[in-house]
Amino acid sequence: MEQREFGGSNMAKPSDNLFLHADGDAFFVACELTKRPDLKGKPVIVGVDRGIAVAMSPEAKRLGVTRGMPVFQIKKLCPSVVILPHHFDLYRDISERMHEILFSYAKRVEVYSIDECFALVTPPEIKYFSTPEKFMSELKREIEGSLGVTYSLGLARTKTLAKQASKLEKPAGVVMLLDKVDETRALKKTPIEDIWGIGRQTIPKLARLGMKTAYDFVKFDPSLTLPKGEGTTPLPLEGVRGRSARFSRPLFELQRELSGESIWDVEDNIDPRDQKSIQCTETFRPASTDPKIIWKELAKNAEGACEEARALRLLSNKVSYFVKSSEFKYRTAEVKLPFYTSDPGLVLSAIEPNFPRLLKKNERIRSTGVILHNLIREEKAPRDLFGAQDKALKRTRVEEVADQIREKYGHDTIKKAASLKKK
DNA sequence: TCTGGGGTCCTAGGACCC
DNA sequence: TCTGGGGTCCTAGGACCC
Repeated sequence: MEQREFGGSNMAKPSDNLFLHADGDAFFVACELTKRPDLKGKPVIVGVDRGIAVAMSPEAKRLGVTRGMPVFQIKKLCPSVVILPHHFDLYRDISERMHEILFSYAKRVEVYSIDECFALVTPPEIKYFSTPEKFMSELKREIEGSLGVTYSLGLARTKTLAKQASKLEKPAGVVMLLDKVDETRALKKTPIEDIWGIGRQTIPKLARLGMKTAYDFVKFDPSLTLPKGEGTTPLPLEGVRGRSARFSRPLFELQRELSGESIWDVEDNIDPRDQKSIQCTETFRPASTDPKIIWKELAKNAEGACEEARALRLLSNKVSYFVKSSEFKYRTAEVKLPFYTSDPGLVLSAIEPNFPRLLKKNERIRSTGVILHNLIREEKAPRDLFGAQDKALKRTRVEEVADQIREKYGHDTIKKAASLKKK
């Protein structure tokens, strides 16, 4: 039935590396169900009351629940749905056991998120199981047998194709794209909005150019929008009235990845100390117009972000912060420090002078956040002539001691004054 | 009474320098 | 009257991801 239009030369050769993608099915819910088998087959979501659904069982999905849907709305939509609070430690634990399993099948594994991994699968690794089919079925069997949750697996010639493959037969599917025919069939089955890296803003633009599926996207001639070898030069596009459009670099690379040309590698060796920013944000209820309450929340954010930074022994010299109104409008500001620190007191005193500018009279604020940027490792902090850096470092030491006390005697023993009493 | 929290990368445009 | 081009660094904001 299937016409092999491209012939054998387009097959993945046994000498080629392949990319594996593993995607946990309704991961948070699946983890919860390992503790609550009685809820299997029922519509279940994970999410806090008055919050949003962060994960849902297939049964809940079938009833129309989507990711990010507010819980109050879900209750209205299907009163029978079971709402479970989250247990991140449990998810992390199962996730780590998954990594261990993967590491026993492949040397290079990228932990992409708590419920997703990539791996580079080399010919010898495949050969050990004789064929890709055996490799995958053995892996699947081991995951499900020892974790009690299911993953959807994809195997293909590029990272992006593997990612798309794992999506095709969710849940618990195994999809291998080993030649052009498989790839083409998969691309034709994938609507443009399901492509990894194409989001809200880009979908309508591509649709206007006549693209409906990933196949259309791959076949779209980039020379219509790009001079050779250039990913960024804008050129006018037909159909986009009076404006120039373009393929950005990621879009350009995405197209090549989907066409079977491997560009993106498995990124293993990531070190949490290479993190570029740390943020801490929280929604509070009820929303408030009171600057004191809002400041108190911001202070908590600063403490949270700084605590995380200290845990990683990282310092920052650029801090941004924001308030978010009940209309979901953000107001942000940023301050550059003359030294590197992870001390919430120093961070807060830098924020304080400009903080009132973020507030508008009678505007209700529902959440605040603090983000530390320009992170460097503590041991690399530059020393400056006037000792500002040394002073900042000393304060950090004090905070570290406080962290140890918190760890020993509980989190609430020590808190910054600002977040306790209203300023 | 309505909608979380934590990240990354890219690009445009301005400042500054030669 | 008209007057260059290139490089680098930084920032703001957009877009995307889980």
